[in-house]
Amino acid sequence: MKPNNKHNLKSRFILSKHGISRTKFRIMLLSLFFASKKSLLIEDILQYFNYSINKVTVYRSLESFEKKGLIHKVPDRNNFKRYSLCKKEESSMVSDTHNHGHFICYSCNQTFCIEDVKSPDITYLKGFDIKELRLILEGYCAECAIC
Amino acid sequence: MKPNNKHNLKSRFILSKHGISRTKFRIMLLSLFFASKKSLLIEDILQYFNYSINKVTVYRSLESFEKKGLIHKVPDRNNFKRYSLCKKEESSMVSDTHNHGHFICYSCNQTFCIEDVKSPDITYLKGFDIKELRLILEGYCAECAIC
DNA sequence: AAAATAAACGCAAATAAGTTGCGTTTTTTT
DNA sequence: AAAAAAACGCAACTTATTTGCGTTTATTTT
Repeated sequence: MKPNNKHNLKSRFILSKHGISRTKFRIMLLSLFFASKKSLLIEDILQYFNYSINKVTVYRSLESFEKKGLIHKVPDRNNFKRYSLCKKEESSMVSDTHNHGHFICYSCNQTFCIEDVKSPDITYLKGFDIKELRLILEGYCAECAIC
Repeated sequence: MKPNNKHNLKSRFILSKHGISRTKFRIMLLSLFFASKKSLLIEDILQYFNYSINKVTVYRSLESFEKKGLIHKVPDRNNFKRYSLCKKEESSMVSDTHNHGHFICYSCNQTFCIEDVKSPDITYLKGFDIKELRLILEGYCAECAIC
């Protein structure tokens, strides 16, 4: 799905709200995330913009979005960094503890956020101070599982 | 803890069992994993061997160990690849579904395997075919939490 | 145990991902 | 509209990982 005007307006609004400059590129990039449910690789993004945008710019934009809690970095099974829109646009990454999970579809790369994942209740983790939890599920999403 | 003779013998046995050549280096490397509960970075390993071993060799050995299910690759929060001994020496990676978790201590890097992690029971994952689960917990282990 | 075969090693070089510095352009603030 | 701040693009750099290939070491076969 291509970004439409609604995505564009939303992006402008969100960028302002988070104090990120509304450059043409950043608006389009955030719109792309809104339009696509997929998690994106740097490469996907470069391709989408027909390599007309410098990759440094992409890296810096993603970094900025991530710092403001708009997107998440999700390493996939090949340890590639995928970037995925946060379901709830988070206030900021300031909070110390992240309990975030993601499902990535092998086939279509659609990525689903899983909020508030609980740590498994393991005896030998008693006394542990768990600061961060990352859960990554991979497989086939409902649609792709049928095929 | 430094590898001792017991680790050495165990390594030799395990390597044979999995059809991996028992070279001096591979025996020492696997022994290192047995002696250390920490997960190791490539850099840790190079350092341990005083950079006397070629890093390509390290990469290839780890790859081989991983293929045979002796160790796991655990990406930490900086997306660095850490290698961690499997708790149960697994028969092989042939099995299609991995449900593996790890806890990595921020402070001492000790790494704990968490076996058979269950997928959270999320409604919108109904119909999903989950093939792979990775859970990474980070924080302070019981010992380091006290300090 | 020696010869043949296969696996592992080391070196050099290639590829790829991500980062940094800096001068220029665009956006935001005043 | 001017000044300040943020974002951009380019070139170059660093770091991680991979590949090819000739040599060495381990394993299998005779």
